Amino acid sequence: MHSFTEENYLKAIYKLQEANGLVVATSALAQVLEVHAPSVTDMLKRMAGKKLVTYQKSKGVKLTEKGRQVAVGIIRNHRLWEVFLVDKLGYKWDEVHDLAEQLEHIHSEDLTNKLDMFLGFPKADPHGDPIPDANGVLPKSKAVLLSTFAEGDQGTFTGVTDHSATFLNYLDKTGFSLGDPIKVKGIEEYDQTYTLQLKGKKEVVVSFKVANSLLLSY
Amino acid sequence: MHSFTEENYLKAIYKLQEANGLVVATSALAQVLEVHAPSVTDMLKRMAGKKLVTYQKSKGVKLTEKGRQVAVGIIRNHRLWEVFLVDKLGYKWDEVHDLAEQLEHIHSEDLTNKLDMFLGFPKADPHGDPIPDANGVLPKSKAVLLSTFAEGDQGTFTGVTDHSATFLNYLDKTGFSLGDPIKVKGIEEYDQTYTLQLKGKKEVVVSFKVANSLLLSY
DNA sequence: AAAATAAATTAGATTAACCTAATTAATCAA
DNA sequence: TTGATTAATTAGGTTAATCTAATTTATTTT
Ligand SMILES: [Mn+2]
Ligand SMILES: [Mn+2]
Ligand SMILES: [Mn+2]
Ligand SMILES: [Mn+2]
Repeated sequence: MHSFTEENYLKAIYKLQEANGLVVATSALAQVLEVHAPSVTDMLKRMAGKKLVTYQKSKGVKLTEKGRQVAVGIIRNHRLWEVFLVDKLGYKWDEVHDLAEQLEHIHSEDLTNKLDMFLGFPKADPHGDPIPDANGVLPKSKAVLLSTFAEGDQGTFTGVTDHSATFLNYLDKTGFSLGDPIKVKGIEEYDQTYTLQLKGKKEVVVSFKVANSLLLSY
Repeated sequence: MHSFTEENYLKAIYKLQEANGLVVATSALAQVLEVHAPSVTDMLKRMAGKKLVTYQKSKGVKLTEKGRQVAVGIIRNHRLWEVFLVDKLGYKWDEVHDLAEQLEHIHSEDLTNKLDMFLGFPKADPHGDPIPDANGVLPKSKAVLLSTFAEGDQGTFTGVTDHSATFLNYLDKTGFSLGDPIKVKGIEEYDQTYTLQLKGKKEVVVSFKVANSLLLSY
């Protein structure tokens, strides 16, 4: 079908398209894929030939509908495998990403759907990211950054924007757990430090950087 | 670490070494890997450079100890994933091989061992093939072909030598099931047709070809 | 042992995915 | 609006893994 490399390009384009604008720059792809720019140009030409992307010289790329389908399929695989690793094999949420990067490329729609069923049709992965359904529909999250909250506001911790193992470990250690309630007790004017009340009345103080990486839902 | 291609060569060499003699011929590899002979020669040279095999021009290949370790590791992965697919996801034994061919290349010893635990440390895969342990030790089966049995002999059905989906389907349809007892009621002199008593007294007649693909243990 | 056949290797190409160095195109600042 | 800076492409290579055609080596058969 498609090579792992192509699939990784598609996933990267998809994520950059979501995060930033509609077209994705060669340099942005080179950075996230950890290759040099000419390799990207080269690959984009091949992928345009396969109608996975529309590529305009020096203008950037966009996914075609076909390309988007493949990208979302891989994200679905990735997130379902992460659930499997955490729920069934006992991995921690900071350990599963690299394994899922491999597992996401196993080609079988049927396997994906059977895995989905086995896991009880989860709505989100261990990091709170939504899992696309079998038709490639990805529910749009309405979670918002904790850094947009004011004193007294509260919500439920439902996701992160920083997926690094170090950040996830910090959260574990500090007492954050997905699904728990969080209330803003105070925000320091000087440096935007947040004082939070976690589940069980536990109070913690976190930096703006942390508040800016936590997603809360009402 | 190693490419999928290298891993498939190692697995193929291992299996041919087990089945036939000590050294494996270029042509045999070309056949099972479905590539042409010069590709094999080429690859063997590269693999010899990596000390995965010992290769003597025009003489054949053998695995090094390092190569054997890798090969057995992949077979371990393959068989554990097959158990997962059948026991956990509800696949039938004739459906899992191709998926396992992909999954076996996921590289993580830790994942393999966690999967092993999750599955309850199975001794054999859905086709009765033994699963190597974490140290690469593969228990030598003492099962024997049904075709070596005489009238009146009996045993337990514990494996197959033909892993094709068509054969496995035939077994399902005819009433064979791994672990069941089988007794030889008669053998026709003329064409070596076997009359067997299966579990629940059910009698079936099978060809020599079938009797020669079933493994029984006492 | 020579001839015939089969198996394996060498020679020379191809393709995907990458690279560096050089060049061109686009964007920003004076 | 020119000039500088940054981004992107072209040109020319490399490596792994494959191929076909030609040649060499090994095994049989006479
Ligand atoms: Mn992930
Ligand atoms: Mn995730
Ligand atoms: Mn198999
Ligand atoms: Mn099997």
